[in-house]
Amino acid sequence: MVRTKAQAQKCCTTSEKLSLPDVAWAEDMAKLTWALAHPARVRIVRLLLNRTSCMCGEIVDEMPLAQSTVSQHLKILKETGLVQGEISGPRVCYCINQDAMAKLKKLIAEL
Amino acid sequence: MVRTKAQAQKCCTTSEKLSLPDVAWAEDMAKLTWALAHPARVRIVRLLLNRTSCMCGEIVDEMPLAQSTVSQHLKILKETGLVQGEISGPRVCYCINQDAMAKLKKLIAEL
DNA sequence: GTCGCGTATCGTTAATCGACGATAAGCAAT
DNA sequence: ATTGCTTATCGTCGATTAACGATACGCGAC
Repeated sequence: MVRTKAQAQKCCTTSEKLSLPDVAWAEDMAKLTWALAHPARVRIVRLLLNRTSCMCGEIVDEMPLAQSTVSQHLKILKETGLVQGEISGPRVCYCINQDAMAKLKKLIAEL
Repeated sequence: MVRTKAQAQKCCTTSEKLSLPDVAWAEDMAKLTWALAHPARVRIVRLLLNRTSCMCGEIVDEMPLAQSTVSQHLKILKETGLVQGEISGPRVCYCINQDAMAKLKKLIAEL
């Protein structure tokens, strides 16, 4: 069923252009917000922000989740760029990618 | 396998308290960000923000999705509180819940 | 009342997520 | 090279998501 698009008759008289924001922009935003769309990931990010620099697998100790699960969440956070991991000896130090954080905050703030 | 928690030996000498943020807070944040964790929902919110007040099913026309799918996304946005819908005659006018928006922005900004 | 329009819900399907245990991989120290 | 510790990956499973068409619901107009 194809709607005619003329029948609009807006309920509110504002008629600004319905300029659809870039699809790419929406996907960008969605990817970043999705990174935070799980309590465990929020807690991880919060944890990393609390420490000035990086940290290792203490995250696992602080979370009621299996090590493999935490690792998966960290992977997601890395993929979205919010978090970086540096190998230091046998351990891995994670830290927030401030640039990505800034980008996220900017995107949200400018909503 | 229980990790001993004493073996820490932090890679970075910062040792601020690992005060775990409220679980409730994390869930709050996750719920709000999750609402935006899909390109379609981001676009809908953007659309609603562009118009000063509310709007109806023109959303469907602007999206490459079936009416029922859009309706589902709107339902999600309503459930998270980001969007409100008022019935006006046979149509429904949606508008951004500015309070929820403000809360989201605040949460992100204070990250 | 009935019709038409706009929206919501239902039922289904395929895909993805989140969790876990088990196992592999990487590195330091012995 | 082997051991021990830390982290990543694999494979699996149940739950959830996202999408759709079909259908039901609500309301105004006739």
